[in-house]
Amino acid sequence: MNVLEKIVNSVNSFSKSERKVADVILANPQTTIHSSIAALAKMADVSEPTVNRFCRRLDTKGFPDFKLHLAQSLANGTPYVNRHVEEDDGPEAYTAKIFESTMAALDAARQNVDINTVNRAVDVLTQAKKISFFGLGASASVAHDAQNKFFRFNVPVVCFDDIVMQRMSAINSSEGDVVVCISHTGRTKNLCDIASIARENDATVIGITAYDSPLAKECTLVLSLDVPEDTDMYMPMASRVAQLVLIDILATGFTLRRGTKFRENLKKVKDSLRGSRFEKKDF
Amino acid sequence: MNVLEKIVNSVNSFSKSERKVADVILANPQTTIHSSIAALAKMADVSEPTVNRFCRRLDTKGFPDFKLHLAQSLANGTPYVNRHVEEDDGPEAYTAKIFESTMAALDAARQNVDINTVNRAVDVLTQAKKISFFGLGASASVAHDAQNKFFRFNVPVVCFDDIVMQRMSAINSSEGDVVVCISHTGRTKNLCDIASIARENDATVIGITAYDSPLAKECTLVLSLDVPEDTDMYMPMASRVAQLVLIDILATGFTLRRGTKFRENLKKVKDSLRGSRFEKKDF
DNA sequence: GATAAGTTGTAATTAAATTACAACTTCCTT
DNA sequence: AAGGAAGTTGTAATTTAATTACAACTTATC
Repeated sequence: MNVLEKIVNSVNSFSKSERKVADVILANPQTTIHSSIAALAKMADVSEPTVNRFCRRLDTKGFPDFKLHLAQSLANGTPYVNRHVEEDDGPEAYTAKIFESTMAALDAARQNVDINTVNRAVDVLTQAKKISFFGLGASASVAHDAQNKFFRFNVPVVCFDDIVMQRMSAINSSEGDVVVCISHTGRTKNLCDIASIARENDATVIGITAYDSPLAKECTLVLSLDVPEDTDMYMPMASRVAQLVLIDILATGFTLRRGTKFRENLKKVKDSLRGSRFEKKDF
Repeated sequence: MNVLEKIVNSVNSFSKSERKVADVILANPQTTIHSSIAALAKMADVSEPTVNRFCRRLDTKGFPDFKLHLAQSLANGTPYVNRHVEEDDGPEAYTAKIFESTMAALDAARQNVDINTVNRAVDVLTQAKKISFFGLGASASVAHDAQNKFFRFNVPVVCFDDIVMQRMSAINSSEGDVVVCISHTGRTKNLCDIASIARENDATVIGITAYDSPLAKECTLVLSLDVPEDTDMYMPMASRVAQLVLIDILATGFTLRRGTKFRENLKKVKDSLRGSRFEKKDF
């Protein structure tokens, strides 16, 4: 609970002097956080230890700690809460909610992603003879994005969003090939089969999917994001955004691992795109 | 401006030791506000006065005042600062940075998106005879994603990531058709042409692109996100994530506008996907 | 290679907060 | 109503934290 609310709630349990302190703080909270204990004591017309005791009563370590808590209460920002879109939400409401829940999902993913596995995945990718990205439905666009990113690295990379092509590609894979299977739920039968086939053909299979899912069981390496499941139908697929960020992370790890010379090359690719663009005018 | 952002922004103007302080604070902001100047100095491996000078440089009265400001920043809900990936970053570092800068980009987008235009775009989309999504390169995956979303609504929707098909489709468009052109910079020549052709054929053109760009000038309606430009090459394309979220928002607005009966239909589509999945076991 | 500008740390100083304890109030018991 | 216990408050001492002044050192410049 917020310190300010706490003061209001426990106003009865305060002694006379403590109450004076509470009143002064509630009246000028902004001043309080910039005052010393002496100044506040004077304002409330009590002694310094009384102020100190007041702070302790509110479960803070002392006056400075109390000021910290107070400062946080005053900056009453509502962080990113996963609020669901309601039927009668207007444009402001649903726009805000979707941004916020996506950010909340990213925050959750950030806390849950296993750095060790990320590192091992980067290892595997840097040593790959060929990289394939497979996804179906919503995950197909993530796979496309991954292809686009890795293509710039001048590595053999393919991407299929079609079971038949995926299957053919999986059958033709061999040792040193890396197959990345993307699926939020990890329950898409076809993709599980493909992971299995790729493994049988000695490819390394990285799964960007839910931990403990059927797909996860078929993979060599599982990158799980643990984004809360998309419960209602308005809720957009925040999981997919988390997957994209994960791809960014893998790509970044890849570039870093490849060293300086490699990055110079990458710059050339970026520059080459310029020809297809209108020049930016600098005034 | 928020103290955390301020630290990141003025990182260049810091001296070597001050930078050490900045790094420690950014790495453990929550710990910092509960530490004494001595503890923080030790963590950063600098002297206490250095920490004090660091605080003053950020226009605070001293260390305790700095902690107060920091506490407020943390409470404000934006601990997500846009830090760039450095060459010698380890997996923890770049993973955290990429998540954070993506979240920072979303936060910026959320604040800049024009709700009015969103609302009008939803209007236009709900009344569309046919919806086309066009994107090239990195934006192609966003277009794919959009197609996937709108396809579920049982509306005529197409998506092309190839200039020839895009051009043909644009030429064949007519009044009542909506063309959504996606491009971060808005400077891709081919896409500008296509927007122009579509407009000449009486289609409504929605641009998800930079405000004031050549592409924006060809559009009926411009949805600008104003995500900070991807300055260095490690920096992943956070803009693309913002575009995806915007698509989610349009799709959500679309569903809400269509009413209850329509959403029942949507549920059927979701259910139909179940057949292709492994059942989830509930213990 | 000398000098000036800027940076950093040590030690001294000052300020702030906390503790210990004594005085006082309040309320209950006899 | 007097005495005493529990609780409250303030003074002064102590401890802790933060700041300042200055000296040593580093870095850039001519």
